[in-house]
Amino acid sequence: MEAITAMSGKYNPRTIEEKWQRHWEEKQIFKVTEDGNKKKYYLLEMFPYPSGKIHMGHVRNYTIGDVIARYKSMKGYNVLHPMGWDAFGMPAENAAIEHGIHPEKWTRENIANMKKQLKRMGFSYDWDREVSTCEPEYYRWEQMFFLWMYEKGLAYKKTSSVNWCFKCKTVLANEQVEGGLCWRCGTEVGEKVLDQWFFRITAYVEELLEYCDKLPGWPERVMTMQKNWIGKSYGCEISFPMADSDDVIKVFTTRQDTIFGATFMLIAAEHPLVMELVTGKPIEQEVSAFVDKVKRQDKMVRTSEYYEKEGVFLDSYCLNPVTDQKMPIFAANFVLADYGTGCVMAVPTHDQRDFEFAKKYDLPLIVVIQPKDRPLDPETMPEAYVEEGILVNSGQFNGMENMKALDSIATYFESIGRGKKTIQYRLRDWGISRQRYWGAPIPIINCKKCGTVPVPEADLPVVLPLDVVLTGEGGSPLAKHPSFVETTCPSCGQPATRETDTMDTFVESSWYFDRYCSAHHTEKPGLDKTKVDYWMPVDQYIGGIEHAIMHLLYARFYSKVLRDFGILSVDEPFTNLLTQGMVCKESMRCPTHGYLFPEEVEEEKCVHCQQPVTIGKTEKMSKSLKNVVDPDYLIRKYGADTTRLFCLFASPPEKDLEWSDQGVDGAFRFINRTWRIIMDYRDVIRDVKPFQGDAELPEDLKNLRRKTHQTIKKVTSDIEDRFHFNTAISAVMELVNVLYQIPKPDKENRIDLAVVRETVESIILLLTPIVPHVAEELWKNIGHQNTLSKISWPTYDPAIAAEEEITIVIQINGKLRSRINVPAEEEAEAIKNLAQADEKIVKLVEGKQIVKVVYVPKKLVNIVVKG
RNA sequence: GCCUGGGUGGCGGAAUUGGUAGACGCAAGGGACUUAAAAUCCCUCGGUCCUUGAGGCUGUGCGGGUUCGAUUCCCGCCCCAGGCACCA
Repeated sequence: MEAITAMSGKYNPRTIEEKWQRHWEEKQIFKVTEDGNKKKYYLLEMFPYPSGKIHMGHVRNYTIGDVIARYKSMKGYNVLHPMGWDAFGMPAENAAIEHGIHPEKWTRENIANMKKQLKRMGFSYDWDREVSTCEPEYYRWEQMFFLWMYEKGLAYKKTSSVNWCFKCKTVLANEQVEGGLCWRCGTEVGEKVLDQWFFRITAYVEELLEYCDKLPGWPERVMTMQKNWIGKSYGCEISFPMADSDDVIKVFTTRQDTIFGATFMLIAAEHPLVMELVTGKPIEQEVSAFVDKVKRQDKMVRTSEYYEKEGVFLDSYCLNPVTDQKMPIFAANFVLADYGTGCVMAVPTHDQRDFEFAKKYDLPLIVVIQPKDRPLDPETMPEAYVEEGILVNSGQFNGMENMKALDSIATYFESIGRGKKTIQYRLRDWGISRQRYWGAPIPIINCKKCGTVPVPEADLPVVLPLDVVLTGEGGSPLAKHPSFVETTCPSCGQPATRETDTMDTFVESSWYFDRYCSAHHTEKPGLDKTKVDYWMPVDQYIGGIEHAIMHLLYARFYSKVLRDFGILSVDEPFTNLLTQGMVCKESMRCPTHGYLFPEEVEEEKCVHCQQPVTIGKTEKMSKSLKNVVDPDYLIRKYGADTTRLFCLFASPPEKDLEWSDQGVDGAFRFINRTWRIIMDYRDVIRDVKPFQGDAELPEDLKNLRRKTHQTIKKVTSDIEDRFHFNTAISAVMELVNVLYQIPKPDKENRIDLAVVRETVESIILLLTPIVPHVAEELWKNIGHQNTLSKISWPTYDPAIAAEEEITIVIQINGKLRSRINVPAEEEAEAIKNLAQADEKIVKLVEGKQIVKVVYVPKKLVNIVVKG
């Protein structure tokens, strides 16, 4: 095989790639163990859901990770780079329902195929640490953690609602609700209240928030999103006395400055207080019908700005605690029961939703905030005034700026005993119950006598039974599996039933990175502390921006829980985070055949009917739009190195990547171009050592040498400081271009060839993390015996990289007018004088007054003139 | 709707801390090589105007502002994307 390559001299990616992949695997190059003598580096990419095939999003994510892993390894770190499978989840169940394949079989086959694809990409994983979350060896520990959380009150049960399809008699995920209708049967979706399990993430809310400012390695925007998601607000809990009893209605508000303008009270329709207030009254029927109607509405829709605000009067009144005015109480569709107290004071003049509601039901308006520039008239105002202003009609607070009065008003409520300052969070506890089959069973037994009883640790794992039939109808499949459900109570020994809910798959992805550190540990607690302490925390985590909030917040929470169990020693799991953008492509659509795959289009015509196709806008690659590119096809046509190179070159990691077929050709061409010039030099530089010392060189070789050192500098900082592989690659492209420019030195000119050798070796080493297969092959071809994987990253000499002459731009009033070349170390005064003496500048400045001369070191001179 | 980002040539992108806008690549055009084509190698390439020059003007979604100087900072607007608690 080598003979063929050598003879034809042609770049043959397939042969080279398969050869080196075999080599890496046989020599176990990427296997790692804990080594106290080396600095560890834990590089983690978000593990994939085994959907069947890897897609370009995976290829991009894992290529970015692989470059960093290989780079750090060349820098001398002991690099842990694992891979596994987020193997539980809904698509497996959907496949079972639609195609009759068992989720386990489907998942295993998908894993096998995707693993093959990942290996073919040449990623440097330590496959010995592979983890698959659907295996009992994995989820048994998760079940144990659940029991420990239950014991500490961190896992608890409460009622909450789910999307419910009355026809299929099953719970639907948000994704399975399309425009308020069930995606399978098309009937209207409603809500159903169930007893469900929750993790008390709110117990850690302050720490989760606090650490948002202690993670400098995370992108600012992710931290901002998490902070906003947690949503800490300082407000006030105010008690509104009922008009005709001693009861009070408590509301939470951050707008206590508007209290004097509160003219009515709103309660979430599904709040239990609603029916309490109307029981026995003539309007009970009417209210009950309204509540049922609201419960059937989608929460997102009914709280949206444009949705009709609706309510029903509850024939009850409370009193405004500062004005003692009677406030009618309504149940409303746009108030949510699970935020705050589920009751809100309505201030129609300064809240748009309340304003619309007041207009519809003819309720009073009192202006309490006046803008500085115009008076507000409650009779004529067309909408609520929500800006800042001066308080009016507000008793002793009149004349204060509303934002500045917030604290005084809260203090006043505390002093009169009708309220208190409170802290409110938007974050809610994490609902982990799923009425689904393909997930980790919750290890709980329900006993008629003893109630909720945890499964004893010794009985773990509660194994998910495999003999089930999935239909997509009639609720949880586990509930219909008698031998799973029927058990005995561990407490009293009487017949009892198992919990049939399974856990949210976000639970598995909240600790898989801990498991990788000791992937096959069979002793309690499933994690080998010495190993976990060596590797954790993850030094660099890489994944899609779409996980910026939920997955990352859950994983942070779970880590803190495990820390408090004494299993982990870190406060935060991920020191540095890189969130990559999505892979996008334009979609193509045929009027008859709908969306088309790229291979169904030839010369902008549909291959089925020859009609011209419509080119749609560029969107995230997805199966439904069929705007996907199959990585297998790319590997077959161009090889893994080209695929990797293109993904990195097309855009920086944090930005979306727009797919372009021509760009792939360009990447392939660059590898070929590099291959050709190095192979062309191979024989003459084979036994030459890279240039060293300070022998005087001819101009073009001196330039080549400078460019080489500049390139090492640029590529190193592009990778090290900001993971901008696109600019790193373009720097290497420039170096290759310069190498093409110089006349080929004579065979006997060993000094000039030594410079070429230094350049060639640098090119290969700089490209190693990016296109590792072709780099290995070229390295070998220029006469090296050792595999590249163990070679150090190249270093540069700042003295050689330094330019001797620099270009100074000359501007007049900020406009580019001329440029001059000066020695790099020229004095500022001398440069300013040279600039003003420049022929073109003299002409342009003539007859004008020079106001000042700005000099930006090593960049430009700006002459400011008047007249 | 709310939260968070983004918008630069025909296209992907570059400009790292307010200092030469368009690096590098793609596409396009031209040349060399070839019987020819492909491949390869070399050159040109934001728009516009004229007096064709080492030329002028203009140009980073739109409208303002700050500054000697703004793709970069500030204010307002438009458009696109991600997330919104059961897709992962």
